[in-house]
This record gives sequence, C-alpha cells and structure tokens, in this order.
Amino acid sequence: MRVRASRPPVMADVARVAGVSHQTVSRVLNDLPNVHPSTRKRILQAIEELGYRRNLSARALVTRHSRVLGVVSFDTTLYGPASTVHGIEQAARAAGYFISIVSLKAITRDSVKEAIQHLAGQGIDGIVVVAPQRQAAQALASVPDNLPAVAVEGGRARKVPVVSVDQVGGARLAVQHLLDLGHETVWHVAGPDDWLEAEGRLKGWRDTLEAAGRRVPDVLTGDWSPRSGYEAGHRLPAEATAVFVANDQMALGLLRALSERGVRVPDDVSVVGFDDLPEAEFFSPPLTTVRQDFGLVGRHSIELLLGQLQKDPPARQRRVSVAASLVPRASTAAPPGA
Amino acid sequence: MRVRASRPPVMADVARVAGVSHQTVSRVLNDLPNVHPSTRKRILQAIEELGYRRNLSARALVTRHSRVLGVVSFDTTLYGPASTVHGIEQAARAAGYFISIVSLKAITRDSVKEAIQHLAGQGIDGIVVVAPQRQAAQALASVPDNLPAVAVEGGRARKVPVVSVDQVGGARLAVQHLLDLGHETVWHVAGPDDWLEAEGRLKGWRDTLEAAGRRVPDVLTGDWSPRSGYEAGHRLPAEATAVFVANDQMALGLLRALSERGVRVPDDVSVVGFDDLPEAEFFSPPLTTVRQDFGLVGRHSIELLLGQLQKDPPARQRRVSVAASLVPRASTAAPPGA
DNA sequence: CGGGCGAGTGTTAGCGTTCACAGTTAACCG
DNA sequence: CGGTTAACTGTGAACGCTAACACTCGCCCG
Repeated sequence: MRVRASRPPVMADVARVAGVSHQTVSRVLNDLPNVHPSTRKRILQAIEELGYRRNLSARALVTRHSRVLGVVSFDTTLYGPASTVHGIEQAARAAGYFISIVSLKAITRDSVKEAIQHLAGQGIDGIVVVAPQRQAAQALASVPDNLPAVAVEGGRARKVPVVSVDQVGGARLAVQHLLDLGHETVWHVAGPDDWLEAEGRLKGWRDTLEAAGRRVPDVLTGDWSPRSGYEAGHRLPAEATAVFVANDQMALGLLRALSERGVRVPDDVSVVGFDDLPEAEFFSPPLTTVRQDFGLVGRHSIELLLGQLQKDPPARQRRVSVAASLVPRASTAAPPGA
Repeated sequence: MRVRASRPPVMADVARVAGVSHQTVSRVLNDLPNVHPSTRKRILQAIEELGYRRNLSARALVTRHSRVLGVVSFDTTLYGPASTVHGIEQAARAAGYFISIVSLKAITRDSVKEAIQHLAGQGIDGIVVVAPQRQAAQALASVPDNLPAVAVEGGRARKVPVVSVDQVGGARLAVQHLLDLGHETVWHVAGPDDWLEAEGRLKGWRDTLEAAGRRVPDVLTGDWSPRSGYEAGHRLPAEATAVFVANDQMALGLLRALSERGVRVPDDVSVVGFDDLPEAEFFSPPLTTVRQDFGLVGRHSIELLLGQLQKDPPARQRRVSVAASLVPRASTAAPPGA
C-alpha cells in the first residue's frame, strides 16, 4: 500500500511513521542498548514498511569509516592473482567489508602508485596490494601514512606488513623431491627477473642444489606464459633428466615441447611445476607440482588489515608466511639409468 | 614544510590558504568555468601544498551519486568469469567509475538476491550481474526498480538489458568445422543443465546436426571441471570420431582420458573445446576451440550500464550479442577412414 | 520524602560537499 | 554616461547521518 516515493525514505521518515525521533531510529539501526523492546519493534516495522535503507555516504561522512577496503592487483585473469583476490573478497565480506578493486594491466611503479592514490581518494578504510613484482613493492611506499595497508608477496616492504607464500620452501620441496628420486641435478625454468615469486623459487632451487653439493645448471627464464615454457622446453639440453618449472603454465608449454621432441615424461625427463592449477592433474602426464593456498593468503591479509583498524592495534605482525606443499603426480620418476 | 595535520585538510582549509571561498575551490575541483586563471592557479597550488583530497562521501551525499558500480559474479577463480570481471573493471575505470565486487561461491537464487541487496545498500550507481545460471537470471528480478542494471549471460531477463556471447553461433562453428572435415556426426560433452551457456552450446550443437540431417547422439554431461571431462572421456563410445566439448577444461580432461585409453587425437578422434584458455594452445595436442572475447563483453556491459545513467537514456538496447570465433589447431582432423 | 541513578528518549550540532542564489566588479554599447 | 551584460566570486542552506549531551521519568535508598 506504499506510494512509490519520488525520493527514497530517510531516517526522519521512519521516525515519523514510528512516532519517535530519528536518533532512536539510529540507535536501533546500530544495535545500541537502551531502546524499549516495543519501540524497537515499531521502528523495525516502519523500516520494513517504507523499505528504508540507510544512506552509507552520510554515515561514512560522519563516522569517517566507509567499511570498504581497496585492492590493487595485477591482471586478475591469471589464476594466482584471481584466487588471491577471491580469497580476500570472501574474507572481507565475512567481516562485513566491501572490496573495491583496481586491476592493473601492467605493473610499473607509477601505475601501482596511481592505483593506490586513486583508491585512497575513494575514502576506503584500508588497502591490500597484491604486489608480486619488485616495482610494485617499491610503490608501496606511496601508501599514505594514515591508511592501514597490507602487501601480498610484497618482499621486504618497509612500512607495510606482508603476507606471502613460502616460495623458497616450496621450491625446496620440489627440488628435493627430484633429488630423492635419484636425479643428479635439476634444471630450472624461472619466472621473470623482476617478480619476487620468481626470485624466491630460484633461490630455493639454487640453495637446495648447493646444500646437496650438486652442480647448478644454467637457468632458463620465461615470462610465466605457456609459450615461454614451450620455448624453454626446446632449449632444454639433452642431458637434463629433471626440471623444476616456476609455474604450471610454463610447465604445460614445456611438456608440449618435450613431447614434440620425442622426449618422454617422466621416463626420460621428470618435470615439477608450481601453483597446482585445477588443470594440472589432467596434463599429459598429470603434473607433479607445488600447491599454494591462495585462499589462506587472502584470509591472512584481511586479518592483518582489520587488525590495524582496531583502536589499539595488536603488536603488528610484520610478516606472515604460508607454507606450500608438494603434490606428487605422474610427471616425476627416477632418472633413465636408475 | 607542512605540518602533519591531525585531521586531513578539507575544502575550507584550501580556501583559506588560497584566500578564496570554499565554493570557488569546488568550482576548480569540478572543472567549472568562470574561475579566473590566476585564482585557479593559486587554488591548485594550495591543494598541492596541503595534500588535499576531496571527501567522496560528502560529495556522494549531496550529489546522490557515488561513481561506484557493483558487480555480482560467480567464482571469479574461473577463467571466464575472471576475464569478464576484468573487462568490466577496465572499462569502468576508463569511464571514471570504481568497481565493488561480490563474488559468490555458489549461485542460488537467494545468494544472488542477497548479494544484489547488499550492493544496493552500498549506495552504488549501477550493477552488473554476471549471471550465467538460470537461477541467477531469475534473481535479477530482485534488482530495485530505480537501480540501473545489466546482466551478462542473463538469458531472457525481463527487466534488464543483457550482454552475452553468441553461444549458439559458437557451437555451430565448432560442429560445422567437424562436419566439414568429414565426420559422420559429432558427440557432445555438455556443461551443467542449469547454466545458460551450457544450454546455448547444446542447442547450437543439436541444431547444426539436425540441419545437416545427421544423427544426434546421446549427450554426455559434465560440470565444467577437468575431472568431469575426464570421466566423460572414459564414457565416450568407441564409435565416436568427433567430440564437441562445452569448455576447454573439460576438453583437457577428455584428452587425458582418451590418451589413457590409447585413443589418438586427432587421428582417431577429433576434439573441439570452447573458451580458448591461454593454455589451450599447449594441450596435447593443441586444442581447436571457440574463442570468446570476454573483454569485449565487459566493455559492452559497462557501456550499456552507463547509458542508463544518462539523463535521457537512449532507447535502451535490450540485448547485445558478441560473436564467437573458431580457432583451429591440431586436435581436429578428418575421420580415420577418410 | 528528597536526591541519586539508570533506562529510555529527544535536541542540537556538526561531518564536507554541492546547489541555488546573490553579489561585485569591469567591460561594453548606444 | 547610464544601463545592460558577462565574468568572477561569495553566502547560506541543504544532503542524511551520528555524537554528545540534555531531558524525563520511575525506582530505590537513606
């Protein structure tokens, strides 16, 4: 029976219908005590009747809190970033926050900086920067001092707490797995130089080989794309019996190249990837890989961020590291001569 | 040399420093005419000096526009939705809008409805619902009347304009390609019943076969996952020489299953997928598939949405269809006996 | 029985913008 | 040189909400 109002109802309208002051309506809306049950009921009824929704701009104006969190990310088309952002979104929503996303096509120091400024101007309460590249990590310096922030894979960011997957440890698992199978040494197809994840995996690979006293072969470098893995696969020396590829997409390309060359996996060469794409289990052969729990990373980052929003911030943890785990499948086996 | 203010500067502060009224500052900020160049310069300088940023909550409160658009999507971890949302985000940002995302784990009528309500309460200017399931399409009815909205893959939504890829046409391309190669008929691994995309591809497949007067085999059904494609691959009758799989992930699983069965692709069986994942080119063998331009879909949806925000909405287009294209690779060839 | 207290409610004053005006110049025209 | 006009600038009032405080009861206590 309600007339379609030209203007959406405001608190005063509710107050009038319920026969109280707007302040009492506000109290009900914010679950404050000292409102008589019967009054509360009348107000709730009026809200229902009018289809009232509180105006969050007005609320944000006075409280200085928007309950919106900003996220800056690189190419959310990729599985890793997409999963991380998804995890962040889920965790934020569970905590009653909204997510405003800026997804960058290219990561340069300036583009990240601009994105951060852009979001900061939006009146957000905090910001998560999914910053897997060194340049992005540097741009973290441009986060305003008064804006709570968290970096994901942000390297040794100075001002900002960082959540990251233990890339070094994950790489160690992969390489050790291959050594345990009896391979003399392990080759590596790395990600792009300027990516922190690539750096960590490279380090984990090298450290593990050196710790085992093995020869450290030349590094092949790709750009994460299947194509670059394919090219690496064609450049891989015939003597190699084991390869640790820095992500699953490149591993796929490499598998393809090896198949074209008539090299059998795992009979002639063992291959380990990184990421555990949903597809990895169905590669030919199914790919042994290292799984990262992106959802957990997202959850941790929100946790850290919301921690900073508390009145008395808990001794703010500077780094949270999430363990990676090995998923053994059919792309790894003992070396040919064994 | 600026003192770290306890409170961020506001327009009045800028006005004081520049020796003008707050209204003139506002004029500069909004690029309105009739401000003396020298005054403008002084104001800009003051803004710079104070590090002033305009408070968007206050602005939104009075203009009744937040310049934020809401997006409701299903599992942004998947390539399709992720790419679409990415396209939406890019297009929106180019137009000066921010994106607030709600990503659903499961699509039910209620969850979509709740997400829409949730966003509507956020004071957004418009909403894009990436609604590839029938249930989600139904939930579109719960978009408030006064809130501009656009559906992506939204079926025959009544109230809301829809942007979608021409699934039927894409499927036709795939099936016709196989028939042209000389195959007697084409089998189909479909997506889940309640997905509109699955429905469209199924229809395109069936129509094309019927138009050509071919036998229409029983449909195998999956759930988009590689695993379900794998299972379908094991159920595929030995007589089949060509399969059109409703997405690339399932096609991957199917390829794996066929490989295990000793069935050669494309020698014994030809396979066509749908989506053109970045990985598809490096499957074994490289997958012939149908490409969808998700970015274009995103751009169109924003275009349609912003159109509704104009004062005099242009004769609002009810449906925009984006063509799909065939990408021939090595997984298709003439049938064995040919 | 006066005073204190606590529950419940109302009043007022912002929050930082933009909008609708109302001024104030200086320039221009006949 | 009076009057119209255009360019520029300022004033006051919203926008819808919350925070701080003030008020009114009824009740309990000494």
